[in-house]
Amino acid sequence: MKDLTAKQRAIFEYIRERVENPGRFPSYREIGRRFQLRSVATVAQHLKALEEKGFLIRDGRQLNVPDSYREKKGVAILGMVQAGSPLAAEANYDGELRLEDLGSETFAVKVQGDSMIEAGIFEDDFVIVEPRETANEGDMVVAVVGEDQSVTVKYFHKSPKGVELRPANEAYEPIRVANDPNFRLAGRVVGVLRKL
Amino acid sequence: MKDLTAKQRAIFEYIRERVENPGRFPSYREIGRRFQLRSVATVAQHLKALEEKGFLIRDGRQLNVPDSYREKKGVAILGMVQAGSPLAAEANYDGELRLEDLGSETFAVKVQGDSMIEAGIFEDDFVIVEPRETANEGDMVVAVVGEDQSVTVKYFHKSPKGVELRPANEAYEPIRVANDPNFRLAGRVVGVLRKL
DNA sequence: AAAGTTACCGAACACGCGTTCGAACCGTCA
DNA sequence: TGACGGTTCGAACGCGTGTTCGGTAACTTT
Repeated sequence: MKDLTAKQRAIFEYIRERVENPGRFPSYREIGRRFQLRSVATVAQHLKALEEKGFLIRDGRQLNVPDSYREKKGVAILGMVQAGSPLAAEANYDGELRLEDLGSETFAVKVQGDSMIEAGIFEDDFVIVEPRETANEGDMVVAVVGEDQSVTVKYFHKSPKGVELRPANEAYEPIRVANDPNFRLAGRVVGVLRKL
Repeated sequence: MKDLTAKQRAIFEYIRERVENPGRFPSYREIGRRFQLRSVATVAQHLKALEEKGFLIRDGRQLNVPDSYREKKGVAILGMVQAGSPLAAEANYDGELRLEDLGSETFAVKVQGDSMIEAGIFEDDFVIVEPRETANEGDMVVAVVGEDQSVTVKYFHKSPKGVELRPANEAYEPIRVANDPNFRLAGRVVGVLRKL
């Protein structure tokens, strides 16, 4: 963020704030009121300068703040490095965690039992599931099985005898679903979330 | 959602869609165009009906869709029940997972190493951290230690000799930070997220 | 048969919007 | 000294906005 005059910077900051909350670009007259400018032409001039310097872009008829200047939402990911504090500097900014990156169909299931404990999934964890009717060998899936239509999280494996759902816990046996008319894949597990 | 005529329902659905995306209330004339209404008075009439029936509310001069009719964002949590499919019915809707519920200061750190493996935290998992300078006995924390300011995830314990950071892995020794001038708590771990 | 509801129309209104023009003032740089 | 850029002004424009009025028509309820 360079090459801006003090006034232009102030106006840009105001706009950025207003675009995030309540979510729309302020009108020329609103901006004018905020900075005691009696003429909309003055505002227009400032906005033109901001546009020319790349701090605003025009989508058709509508001015907007470019994504690169938008405030970040979600949770920042700071790389875990061996030396130096990753917490002080923004230099370690390493992306962002967003649930919105997931498809809108995605859902979460709270885990009961310990059948996937060796995969690091414990009781009361949430598994994040992307709906799918098929799976690849070795995928972790959520499936509906049995007469009571119960739902389980398991590893998906194909075998000559049919589909096998393997737990990640030696204390449990794999489930073979060769002849289960109720068997249905609910989706593929794409993430695990644990709240502490 | 009752007491609406077919036309009113259609218009309301259109409005709800437009409010979510691109994020603003459509103009009377836009609504008119969508439904081939040549007079804005017709639109005004429908909107007045929707307002009277409580499907729209007025914030000052601006019409809005009440929160109760807004579409849910984030990831739906479906309860994991033993019988019955929780995936078919919305009856099992059990809340929502949102990263936005976390404070704006919250950040995430990607885990390196296996020192917390017995707590179900593996390499490349993300721990979600709420910044804090203090912790309670037994909390899982992110701390900065040692001359190289390295960052670790550990359990926090107080002892007569000072603070002890315990790993969840028998292969590692606890770290005692009685006389470490570099020791600093970065925050408390409030969640774990694993992307598969 | 009268009253009410739902649905639509055209027209007009006052207002806020973004845009543009001409004009001014004050610095700095050449 | 003159040119230039930043900053401000007032005025006007054409357009889209929400609101309102008066009127028509089909259908249901009373």
